[in-house]
Amino acid sequence: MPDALTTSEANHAVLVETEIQAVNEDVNEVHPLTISLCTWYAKCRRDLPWRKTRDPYPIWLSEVILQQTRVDQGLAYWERFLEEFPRVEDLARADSERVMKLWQGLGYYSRARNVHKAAQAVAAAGGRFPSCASELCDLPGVGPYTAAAVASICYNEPVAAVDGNVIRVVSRLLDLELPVDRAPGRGAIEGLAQAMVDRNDPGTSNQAMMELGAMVCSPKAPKCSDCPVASGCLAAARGTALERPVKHTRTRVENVHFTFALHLHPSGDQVWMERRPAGGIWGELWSLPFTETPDEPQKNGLEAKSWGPFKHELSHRRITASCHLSEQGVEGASGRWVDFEDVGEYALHRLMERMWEQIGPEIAGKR
DNA sequence: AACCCGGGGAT
DNA sequence: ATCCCAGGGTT
Repeated sequence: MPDALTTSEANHAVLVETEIQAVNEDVNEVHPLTISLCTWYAKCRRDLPWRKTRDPYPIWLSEVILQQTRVDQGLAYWERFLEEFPRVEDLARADSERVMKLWQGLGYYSRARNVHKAAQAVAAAGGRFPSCASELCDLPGVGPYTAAAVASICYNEPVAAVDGNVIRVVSRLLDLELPVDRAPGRGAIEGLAQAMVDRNDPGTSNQAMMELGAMVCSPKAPKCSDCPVASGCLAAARGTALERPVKHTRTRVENVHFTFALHLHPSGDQVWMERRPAGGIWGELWSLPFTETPDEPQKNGLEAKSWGPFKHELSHRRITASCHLSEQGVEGASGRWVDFEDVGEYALHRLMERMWEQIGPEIAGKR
């Protein structure tokens, strides 16, 4: 560290000082960085449909859909859900299979099950959502982030909504060297995030932080020259933005092989499908039955037909799949015979969709 | 605290 | 090829 602070570092010290005073003395004081941030947000924010309402139902639905999911991918799902279920009561009494089908392709399918359960809880309470963040947290699938987002946007509750974007923004503002996925680092992030909440309009300042992370303070190519809070950013001053946030956990990818079995009904126009158990991979989605094998299974040469390999990448697994026509009997209460032309009506995982795209026409054409 | 859960786009 | 996303639940 140089003896003299750079201008940006001096600025930063002043801003942190201001933040402490704001908390201790005047709850109506707005953090200077927040003022710059919200001015930028008012001008540059994306025109997203869930920003046109403060009704907790569509807001909550958007927040859950957008967990670990990009706007471009989630937007169409949000629209389809609201078109089919305009009110939370409509979602509550929907058929579970239909909810899963609407969620198909979005991933993290426990979100769909929890969305359904939470809607039923809200409907049972007269259609009113819990009215503060701590009570929102009691809903299935609603954690600290989603509760804070809904409470700040819908109820003006001054609580920071700290998601991946905010973690990145704040870790750069502070040039935080502590890992953000450990308690001390996380605490430092929460501290500044909470201090930057505009108590007069917490929903706006929260969304401005997230918008900044999404549009300017991006992971790989941050646009510091366009950033409204660059003057208060230590990482920008030191040129360490690309090194933030520091993370302790490393995602390790495991190679696995899934062997799928294609059982054909003697009638010649049905296939055996199974519903995946909740909790595991692709929980409650429909699939051809499969087993996980450590390596590529050796072909025995006796099989009538096989397909693949299909490659499927998940965040933590690299799946190589093959599908084999099976002559063995089927077992298990979780399955049923499905007409070839009805397979597409079921909620399928992505790999199943892609396999069926190849297998379906081939076996249907052989009849 | 560690681990699990999908999918896809940006780089 | 790598990273990581508008996280939450379970153990």
